[in-house]
Amino acid sequence: MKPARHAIETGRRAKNASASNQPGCSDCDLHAMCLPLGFSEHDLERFDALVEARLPVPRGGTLFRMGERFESVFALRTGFFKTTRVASSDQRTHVVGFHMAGELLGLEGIGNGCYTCDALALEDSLVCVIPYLRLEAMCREIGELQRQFHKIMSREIACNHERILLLTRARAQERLAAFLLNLTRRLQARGDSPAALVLRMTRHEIGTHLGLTLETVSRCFSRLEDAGVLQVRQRQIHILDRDALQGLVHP
Amino acid sequence: MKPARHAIETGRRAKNASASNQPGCSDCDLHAMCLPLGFSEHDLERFDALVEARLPVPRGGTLFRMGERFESVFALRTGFFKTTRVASSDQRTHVVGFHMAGELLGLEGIGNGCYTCDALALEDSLVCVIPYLRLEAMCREIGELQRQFHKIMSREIACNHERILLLTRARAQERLAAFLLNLTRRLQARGDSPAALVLRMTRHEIGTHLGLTLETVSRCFSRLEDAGVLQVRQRQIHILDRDALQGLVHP
DNA sequence: CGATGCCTTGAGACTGATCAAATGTAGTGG
DNA sequence: CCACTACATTTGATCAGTCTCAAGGCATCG
Repeated sequence: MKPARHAIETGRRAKNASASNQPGCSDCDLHAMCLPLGFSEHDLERFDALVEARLPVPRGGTLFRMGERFESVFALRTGFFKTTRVASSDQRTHVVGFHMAGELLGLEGIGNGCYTCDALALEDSLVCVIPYLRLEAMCREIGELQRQFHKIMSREIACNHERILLLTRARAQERLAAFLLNLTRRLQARGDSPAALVLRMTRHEIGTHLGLTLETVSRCFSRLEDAGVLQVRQRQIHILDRDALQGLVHP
Repeated sequence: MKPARHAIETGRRAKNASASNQPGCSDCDLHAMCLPLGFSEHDLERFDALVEARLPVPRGGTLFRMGERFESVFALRTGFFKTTRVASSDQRTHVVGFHMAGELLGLEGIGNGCYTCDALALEDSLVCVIPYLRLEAMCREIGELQRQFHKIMSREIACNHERILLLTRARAQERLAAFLLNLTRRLQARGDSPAALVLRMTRHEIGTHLGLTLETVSRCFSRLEDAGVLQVRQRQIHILDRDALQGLVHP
């Protein structure tokens, strides 16, 4: 088991990143969804001290890799990530999840002491490094933090159940519709338009995420465009008829 | 949101079940996988007091239902459960997971304050009811408990990732092979034979769990029997060639 | 012994995978 | 700025795996 190297190999310097010119949690507008939700000013300051570094990860850079020793969880401050795993059977890389600002990465590493997937930046990102041992200790001191941490882990489980349900029951078009709705819903919670989005990932990445081939994904996009539900121009997607899209998921 | 009623509606009496004649955690041989893993004698006693009831749930009984208010997590002491959800699209019930002794149920309820699936006993079971608020408080006092709780949540996430991977990449036969290997591995950890098992669930339940129809499940069983990998007699399964089964998952 | 639910097996339909080719886009270096 | 390359996307034709529908066999339980 190799030690975690964060994004160092990508040419970034983790330590420098924690320099004092970095803005802390108080300046971050992600309170509403991140770990320090509903904190008092005082607790926020304590939590702020817990964050080891604000680590920039360039597009294509790696945050952690499967098998590395687990030491920290990561809060995504800005940017966009994918987590991937190589399937033991076909040796192909599958996308486990896509992650955006305010979300926590690396939680699945706590159980076995090592990360079980790779985390790759799909655009230039800024990540808050939260050493797990310190987080654990602070959870014992700040009840709000403990509660919020448990909620986040629990929601992760519930979301995975949703995805499993989608994969076991839904046809290609329904999967893609649900994927787009999920994505826009999360983006909307961050202030983006619910009707327009720019995909950060390729058709192939969407495909492995949904259990489809890239050709099928492309065809579904085309079909939804023909039906007047979407406007598709490469990765620029406009949702013209959100109700229709929703209807594909709940017929 | 209705209040949780545990298995009361099935004709059981939750409160009686907590009578003093019930054996505590000290007598339970599931330490090795349950919450109080590696506890000192003293901590074990404290944790024991936290368990509100040892609740019997008869076969077919309900432990909790989707939408009920979340109040407790449940440790399965003996027996076998399935958790299910009704897919919003096709209105059909899908099996989210199967659960056996030593496993925790209800974790996905923490995030939103209500359970997000139904939990049904597939055989007569005994369940330890652990009120979440008290668990939270005790996690702040017993570091070992906190760590173990986080590990269990984290493993749940990692296991779900495994399943998602299986559903996105694998063909029917591979899914069934992986399912059987997973089941026997978990049973083996509890002292059962790795070569023989009695399925607690129907072909249809396996099917919805794996994203297949019951006919496909049945055909896969037959094919694996013809290939000399399994011996199948209704729900009695003998694994004749474990390597071959493993080979289907890692070709 | 009949009834019920569970399981097996077969035939045909359909979805999505695979293979193949053309087009589009971005990045590179002359 | 353009030619060139690598990669991403679209679209078509064919094929395989799984679903659906249907029928019959097999256990269990009253």
